[in-house]
Amino acid sequence: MEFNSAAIEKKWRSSWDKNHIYKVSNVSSKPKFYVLDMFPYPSGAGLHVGHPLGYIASDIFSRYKRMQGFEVLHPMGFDSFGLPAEQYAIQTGIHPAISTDDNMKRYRSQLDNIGLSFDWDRQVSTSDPSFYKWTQWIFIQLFHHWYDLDKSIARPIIDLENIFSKEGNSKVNASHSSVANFTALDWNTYSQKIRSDILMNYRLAYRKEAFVNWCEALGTVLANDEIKDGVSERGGHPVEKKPMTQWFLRITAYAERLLNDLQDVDYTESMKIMQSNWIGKSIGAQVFFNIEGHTDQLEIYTTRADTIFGATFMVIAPEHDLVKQITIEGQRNAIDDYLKYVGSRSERDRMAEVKEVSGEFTGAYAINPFNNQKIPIWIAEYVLKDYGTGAIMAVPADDARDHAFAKKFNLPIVEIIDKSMYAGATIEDKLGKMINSDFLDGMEVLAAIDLMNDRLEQMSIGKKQVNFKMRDANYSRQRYWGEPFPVIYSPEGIPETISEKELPLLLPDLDDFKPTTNGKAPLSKLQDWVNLPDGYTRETDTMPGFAGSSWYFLRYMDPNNETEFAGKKAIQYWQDVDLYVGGTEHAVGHLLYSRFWHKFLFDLGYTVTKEPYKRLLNQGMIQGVAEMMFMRKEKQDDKIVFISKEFIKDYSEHEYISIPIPIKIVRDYGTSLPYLDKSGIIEMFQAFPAYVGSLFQIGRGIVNIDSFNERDDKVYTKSEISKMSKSLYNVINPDAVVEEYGADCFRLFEMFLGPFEQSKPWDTRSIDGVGKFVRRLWATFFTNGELSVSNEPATAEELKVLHKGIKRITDDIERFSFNTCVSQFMIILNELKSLNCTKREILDPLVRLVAPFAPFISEELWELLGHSESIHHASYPKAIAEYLIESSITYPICVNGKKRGTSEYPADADPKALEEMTMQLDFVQKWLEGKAPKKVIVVQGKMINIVM
RNA sequence: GCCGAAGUGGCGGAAUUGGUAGACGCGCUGGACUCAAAAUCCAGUGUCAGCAAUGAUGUAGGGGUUCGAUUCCCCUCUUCGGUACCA
Repeated sequence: MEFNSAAIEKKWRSSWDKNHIYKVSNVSSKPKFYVLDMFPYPSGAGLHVGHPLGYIASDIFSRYKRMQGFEVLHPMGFDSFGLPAEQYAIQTGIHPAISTDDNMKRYRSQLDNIGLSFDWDRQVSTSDPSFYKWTQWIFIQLFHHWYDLDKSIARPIIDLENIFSKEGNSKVNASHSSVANFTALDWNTYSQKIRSDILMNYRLAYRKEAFVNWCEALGTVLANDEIKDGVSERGGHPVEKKPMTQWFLRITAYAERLLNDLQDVDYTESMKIMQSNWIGKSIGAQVFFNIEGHTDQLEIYTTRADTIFGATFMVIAPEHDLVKQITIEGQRNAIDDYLKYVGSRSERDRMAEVKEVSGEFTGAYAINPFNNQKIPIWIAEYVLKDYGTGAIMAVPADDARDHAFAKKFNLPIVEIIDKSMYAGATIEDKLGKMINSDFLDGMEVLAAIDLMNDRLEQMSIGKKQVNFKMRDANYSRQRYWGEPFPVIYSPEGIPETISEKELPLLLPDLDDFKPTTNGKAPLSKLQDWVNLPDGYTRETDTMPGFAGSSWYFLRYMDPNNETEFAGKKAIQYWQDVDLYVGGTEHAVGHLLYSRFWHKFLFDLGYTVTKEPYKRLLNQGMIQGVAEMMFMRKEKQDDKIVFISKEFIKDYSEHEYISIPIPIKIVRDYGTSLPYLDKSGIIEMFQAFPAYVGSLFQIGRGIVNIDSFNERDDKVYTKSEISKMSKSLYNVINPDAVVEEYGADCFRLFEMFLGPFEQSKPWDTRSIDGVGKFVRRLWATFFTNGELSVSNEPATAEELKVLHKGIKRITDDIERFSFNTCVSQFMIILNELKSLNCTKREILDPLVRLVAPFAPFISEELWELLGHSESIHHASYPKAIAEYLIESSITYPICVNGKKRGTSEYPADADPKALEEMTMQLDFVQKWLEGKAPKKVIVVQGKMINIVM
């Protein structure tokens, strides 16, 4: 029988589909196992060969676990709200709902093509009203809760109102925005509007005015992790800071738990470090300084209270509230000029000139509470409004940035730490002895910090404080294609959530998706929808991309539930995700948000585990080879003629090159840098007028093109390993590979490419080897075209090959080393081939061993072996220990790195002989003297006993 | 700058806990089959010397611990990823 992968795939795809073979039950006596993939955004470009890497790996693991007798939840869905569909709609007028629906269908068929064992009955998509109903519902819960720092739990906002009406807010230890103290009496006289404003400072979903990342081109606010290199991640548009009233989620309330609970989860160490850096906990103190001639105090934050005697100036952020009040008349113009300068700078400018120091003196002075010295107060860009208190005491002797500032503006530098006894200690190391510091003199830095913190509290001019780098998450987008907020505003401007019965609040239809010019969301155009009876109006912003993805993994547990986001029983059974597979690019964004939401729902009693994901694995990226061309210009007299502004980039001291742009060539996957003919090159480059008439360098050698005159401008090409992206013309569609080589081969090959967690370029040069393996596996079952599997009992040697293979492959699956699994399959097959083994006793378990990796061919072979049940419900083979033991082992003895002979030794030595290890020195000595040992005992490659 | 990961043949990569470095695959060389090609099969393949047996050398570079180091420690270099004035 000929091996025909296409026919086999077609046959089993429809059979599996018809029999719902991957349907998962919520009522099972089996132990559960939840394997989750990060669901994709269904982009117009479709899947490329990089996406399935993680899906195939998780699929192998799911199939493996299923065959081991677990009830395996392995679902897939779509993160279907988002900017690209909206951009596409603006360009084409096609409704995002329609284009995303098309894309999802395309993704689904591409995924099915690879033979992934998803339970499609559980598919979710975040833009589906039955899904976003619950995204809105969770938002309502967040709005109605506050975070009690004493009890470390989210509590209903009603509790807080009760506390306020009985004792005011001074005793409440809550995660909150800045708010003045008030008494119970005050509270009870406050109007509804004032109460609402106060409660806003405590809610976990709240509104505030803040400087946000505004992207004019996209007409929306972006989160920090949606910005790359000062421009928007999507589209690369410039981003500026702008004050706006926005919705926020108080993720900072959970900062401590998000940090601590990292201890309990199985993520890679680098992933944990990335998350803790992002959370950025620092322990320090806030200190109040009196300001000369003012009643207001200046509140600063420092981790180094010990350095106060070296504080020769203060710096506050340009946006700081005190700037206007304290600036003296003589400095007003200078300060205004500086503020104007700061305001004019985009994010990109700021990032480009980090090393440049700038600032201005306010003319005001703070008073050092310990020696009453006057300390000038400056404003400068390098102090950030949003971190700490937005103000610092500058210690130029012990802080690099303060030092640079002092140098530039000629401010005094007072040495306060003697590091002479610590060679090589840097400014950042908390090492040395205090000097010039009054009562701290002679103390070690760490002790001085402690003493100072205590002293500040005794004198009531400061207190210990913990700060986090992480900011609250901006939750508003001025876009159309997202979840509408379930929020309305009273005529007085008090926000209220709509009743849960009204959910889902459907996203209304719209014809024109363009953002408005006044910063309002597209939904504001729908006056009928916005305006409600009695002067009420609707919120017109929508939720950001991370809203739906923050909880989707819970919906898979019970996707069709209409009364709850997931039923209690379903959550009780599935609990949490046992294995989460996805890319590192979500290390801080999605993973932190979803951990936060999960913890919030845990506090409310809806989820049963502290953490959503037990184990997290990150796949490497599959990169593409991008063929780029760029132009090079010698730097002449600093006068550079730009071809086009965007294309030029400073490359080095001596030359400028244009930003490489992709060569548009349609080429088959797998071919390496093509040797193009001249006419092809000319055609390509003529697409870019700037490049006509230039010298080209193609691949390794310079190609002079006769028809081109050499000029000062030179065009080169190079191939670059980079992301697979539509804009680079290097996207490879898995469908094409499946069509040529078959799905099983594609799956095996993706795994064989290299270690799962490593990034690697797509290179099909070695795919033939895997293809050969698949054909050889098939051929093992046939002789002269006839199925021939013998029922004879297998020999010990054959069993040993099989069971050693089972052992190694099982171990490798557990540690996610799939590339070595594929190698092991090839080894087993080679060895069976050389033993000429075609016995059922060997081949039956072999097929089951291969099944998770190559589901189609193994299902077909399984049927040929006479089984009526699907192989994917068969049991996974177990290695039998007695076949794993070596009867003897050949082992060379090395002395001083020199091989001294090879011998065969019994492997059944008593492990107790390990005590004899100390004999080894003795042994080597004698060997060197020319006396050979009688016997050397080696177990598992370790020499454990020597008999002389 | 800071944090993290990595560096092994012509290439992708193995070596699970310190124990024969280069498994497995690609590529290459030779052979079988064929009129021929493809496919398939067999053999060889780190480098240097040698007809060969064999010897020397070898895991980015330098040093250390060890009977023994790709693996552990210190220094240097390179590449990739994350981050960006966080007080």
